[in-house]
Amino acid sequence: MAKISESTVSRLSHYYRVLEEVAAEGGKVISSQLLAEREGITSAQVRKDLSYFGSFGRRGLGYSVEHLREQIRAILGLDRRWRVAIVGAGHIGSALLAYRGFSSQGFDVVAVFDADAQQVGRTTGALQVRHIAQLSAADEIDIGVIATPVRAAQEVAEALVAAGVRGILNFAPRKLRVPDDVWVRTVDMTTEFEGLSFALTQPDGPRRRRAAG
Amino acid sequence: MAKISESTVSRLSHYYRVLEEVAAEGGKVISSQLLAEREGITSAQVRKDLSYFGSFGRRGLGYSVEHLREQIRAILGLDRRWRVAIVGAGHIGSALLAYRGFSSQGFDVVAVFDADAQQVGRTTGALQVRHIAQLSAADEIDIGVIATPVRAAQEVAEALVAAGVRGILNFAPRKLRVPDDVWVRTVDMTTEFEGLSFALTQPDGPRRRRAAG
DNA sequence: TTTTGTGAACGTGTTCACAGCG
DNA sequence: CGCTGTGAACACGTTCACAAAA
Repeated sequence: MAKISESTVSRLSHYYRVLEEVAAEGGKVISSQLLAEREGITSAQVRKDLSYFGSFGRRGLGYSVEHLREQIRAILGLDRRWRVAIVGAGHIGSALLAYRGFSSQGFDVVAVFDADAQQVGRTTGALQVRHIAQLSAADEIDIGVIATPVRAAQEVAEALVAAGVRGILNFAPRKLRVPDDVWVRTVDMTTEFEGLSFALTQPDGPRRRRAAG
Repeated sequence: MAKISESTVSRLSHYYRVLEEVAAEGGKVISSQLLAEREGITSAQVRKDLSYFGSFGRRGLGYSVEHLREQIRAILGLDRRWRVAIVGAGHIGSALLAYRGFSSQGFDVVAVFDADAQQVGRTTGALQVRHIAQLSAADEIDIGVIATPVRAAQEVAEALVAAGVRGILNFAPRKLRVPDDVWVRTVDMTTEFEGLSFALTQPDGPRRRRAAG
């Protein structure tokens, strides 16, 4: 298959969510135009994104909501369950653990680790915090979440990789060095705040349609 | 000034962090090459990013760590303080509130709001949770953080805009409709997880350097 | 000689515009 | 006729490669 861009994958995820909503509202078919409007993009973008994976629509009619949803579900790999481990039992880790939305989408948090001995043994939700040194391939983790202080992030990434984890969601504001066969996505809130700071600092104000009269 | 891409701004934020680290390590000068290596990008990218804003280096020598740091600080608008309000006193809101890293970078959380009457009045950190209806222009909020359930997100965005907020950091997995002079950055963890799911689902595995022998 | 700053070349993602089908 | 699917055109971000400067 041709290389798929990260932005296409992100948009598929958005389409999937829109389709869930439309399905819940009872919609049976949807056009690329309508799907695009919900996301604030162009209909050509929607059709192009989908075209990388097949022809899911009917000309003159649009897409079956249910069928397209199933297709995207399969494309995104959501037709299976993923074993997730959270490393770092602090605030972000706890927030993720408490959020039940993930499990409904196929992401099961099956373990929580921490490097701090004081955290180990504590019970959070249905899980007991284990020491990071106990993480092993036997845990069969698919995706590791790094929710530790930044100074521990690289070390934790290496422990995850050693345990066979091939996907990492990183909340630490630091570039992680991992082997080429491991995927990392970073959620960097500091950078997001600074991006807003930059935008708000620009003299003219952001995206202002026309100069003030 | 020419339009600056979002990726350039993100990288500036990363450079800034690297410069802080290098400064803490006692480094006085740094080349674009070294800066690039820390971020896993090319030195040309570093120089190009900086060139949009001026000439901060010395040919043959590199950049003064201290000087470049100050410049980027000014570019990103971090030479002032930003008043931040968090809406949603749940897990993510609390996590952000507890994270002290933001205030050190100029982001002061000055108010916490919630729509749930049961939350109102509770004390979190040094702040008392107020009802979202109490949010007004008098709060002088620069940046609003939406950490509510997805169904409340659009309504909260409108309340923030009505109160004069021009920057929003959105943790709800939903496209927000806001006026053109309001900036929104969305942190969408569901999409990040699904991006990993997609990558791990690809038959050949991600970014594998060479086929297995 | 080293390293910056930058126009030009390149590559990738988005949009256009229309042929293809229902 | 309506809407999809897609090659071609376009826009934009990245990389190259080198002149300029210390």
